[in-house]
Amino acid sequence: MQKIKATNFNLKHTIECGNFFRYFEKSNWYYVCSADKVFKVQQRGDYIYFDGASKEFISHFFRLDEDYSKVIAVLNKDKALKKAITKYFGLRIIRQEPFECLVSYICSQNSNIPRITKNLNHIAELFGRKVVFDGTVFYTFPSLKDFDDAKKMKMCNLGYRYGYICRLLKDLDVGLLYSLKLKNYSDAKKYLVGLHGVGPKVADCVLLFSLGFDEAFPVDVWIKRLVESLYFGGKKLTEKKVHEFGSKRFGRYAGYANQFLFHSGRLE
DNA sequence: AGACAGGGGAGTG
DNA sequence: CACTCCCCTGTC
Repeated sequence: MQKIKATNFNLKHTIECGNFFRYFEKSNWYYVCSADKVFKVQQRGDYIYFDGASKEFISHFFRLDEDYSKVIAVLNKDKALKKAITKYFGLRIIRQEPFECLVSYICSQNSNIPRITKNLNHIAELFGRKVVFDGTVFYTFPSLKDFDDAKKMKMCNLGYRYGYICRLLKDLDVGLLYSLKLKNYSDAKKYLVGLHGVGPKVADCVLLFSLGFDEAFPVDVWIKRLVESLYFGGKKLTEKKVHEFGSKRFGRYAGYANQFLFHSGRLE
């Protein structure tokens, strides 16, 4: 087992904030599956203890390498956010693997967290690699080339998202997906929205959670309701207006603002 | 039992 | 833009 210093960090908020799906808790540990990795992690004070992954990976995954206080200093200027931040201080946006993240958020539409998790675990069991870790069986998330017979996915109860995922497996260029990191926000988003089954919300999620675009502001029904009630006195807005508002008001940290709002709203 | 909504998006008009 | 429908699951 190894440990790493993690100040201004809250593991529980970070893992459970609803944007990451493949984990579970067992005897004070979080067991985490992300792409081809399986590891466990727990927090004690200002340290994270972990096993199954390298120190570099853990630091990168949980974004321990970034200046969190700077983000908070900016967002604290907003009254509603300040309240959410006191409650969920230490929440960070995990750096997910882009392909798994894309599949996850295509599956997420018109669904809910328990079902999404079930879908993803099912896909992993069918196409991923079996790993025994700490005496427990896990399945890694498959990469694109591992989907030998996509029809097997019918078993995963994806509903109408099944068709989207099958199309994705045919159309997607993973190299191109990874290279979106190097493009600017609007070009990267344009590419993602061009994929069948990917709209503005899913695109923003992928950009924010896996491609390093902190300015992305995913607008789902929750964020829409929250923005309408907190900033517009309950007036109804279109998704587009909500997105414009978030981008303008929170700028390069819109993604973090989004997560604090979402997390505080979801648990109220 | 049966209706209904649940972290969207495609396809129309 | 606004509207309907898409599949499936859990909930009331």
